[in-house]
Amino acid sequence: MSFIEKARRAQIVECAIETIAEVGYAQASLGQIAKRAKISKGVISYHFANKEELLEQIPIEYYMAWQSYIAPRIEAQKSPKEMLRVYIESNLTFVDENRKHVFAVIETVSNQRTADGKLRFAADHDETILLPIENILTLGMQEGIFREFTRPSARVMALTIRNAIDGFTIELMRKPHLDVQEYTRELVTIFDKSTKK
Amino acid sequence: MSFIEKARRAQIVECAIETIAEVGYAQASLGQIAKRAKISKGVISYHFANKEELLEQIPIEYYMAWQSYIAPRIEAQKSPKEMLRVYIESNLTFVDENRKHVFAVIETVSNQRTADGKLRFAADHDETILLPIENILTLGMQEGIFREFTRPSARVMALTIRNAIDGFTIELMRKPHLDVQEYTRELVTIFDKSTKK
DNA sequence: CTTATTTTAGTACAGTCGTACAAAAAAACA
DNA sequence: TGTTTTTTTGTACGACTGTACTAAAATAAG
Repeated sequence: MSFIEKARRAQIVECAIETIAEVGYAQASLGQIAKRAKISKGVISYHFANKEELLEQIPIEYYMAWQSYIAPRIEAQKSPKEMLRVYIESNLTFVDENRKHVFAVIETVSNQRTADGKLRFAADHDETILLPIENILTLGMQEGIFREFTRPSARVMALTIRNAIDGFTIELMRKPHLDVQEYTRELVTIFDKSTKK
Repeated sequence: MSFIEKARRAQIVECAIETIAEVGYAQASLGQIAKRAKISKGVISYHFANKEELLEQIPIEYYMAWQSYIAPRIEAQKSPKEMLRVYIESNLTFVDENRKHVFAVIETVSNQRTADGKLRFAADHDETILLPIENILTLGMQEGIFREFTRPSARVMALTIRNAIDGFTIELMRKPHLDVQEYTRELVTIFDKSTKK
């Protein structure tokens, strides 16, 4: 892949993100995206096989950036309690610093569907996103720091934590001047208390 | 409004719900909805001013049914702790018994936009949905049963509870055989612990 | 039964969509 | 430099959208 190819693809994906963040997934047409990038629609077709391939890049790019931001911060912690705190804190910070992108990911993941109408990214969600949280919970339980979790109840806990983070994103779009620090502190408190023995 | 008018509108709204639940908001065209109802597109135009008015009915209908289901159950409780438990329990039961409708509401509320691209139902969400939870929290704090909440931290708590319920809905669509009872029990535990002193 | 009203089906239309494609422009290479 | 390859533009096309509208059908009223 040439330099120009990479740069163009990056630019187009960036404009797709901005477009989705602004007008929503349903209204984000190739025409809209091209206009924002100040290029012809044909350029998008030239660099991407189709619209689907373009929109796929948004979650893919995001997951990579997300992982390389979150993972080392968690690994730097010793106790599961601290891991959970850092997981929440670093997620909210990451969201705060990548507002448009994260919002575009949520829009894409919850809207993009395959030809038969099923949600495209529904399956990936579990293993990629939920597993790390479940691992922290299991670890904390084994060390006797967290309360007892069955496999299903750890899953509910993980889902609830994840929903809280995604919900924060949507709230942040609605209220851009939200006090992120305060929100973070409160979420840490909530899930600290709810995992305690 | 005549009898036929009411029946037709109800039928069309019902088919709109089913269509959205099945193929998603973006793909739910009037043609699709009409086909499902086995009527001509023209009938929809006759009974509804436009597509927007039709899709509005989905959240409106839902909020009314939701309120008349939830409110009396909460009012029947004495302590805030019980109120919170019943709020969670009755919400999950309501979702479980109205899967398609609730999912269609989430799709509609998080996708329907005004002409200028802004989310249509973003504003309503707060007052209608969040306030009852905030009231329970405030009550519990005043009675000394719950821990201290500032106004913003009570709001985060309310949002987190609400996100947990909405997230449960989406999980239920992904995994229709989910153990609802177990999920409910775990959510009650989580928020019981996290509101305790 | 006749007439008026409500409701339905079917079609037409203007607009937007994603994609395909030909020609022009730019860049890379010799 | 001239030649080839890569990239961009602009347009055209078929498919699909929501809405408008006409004529037919069904129902209600007199």
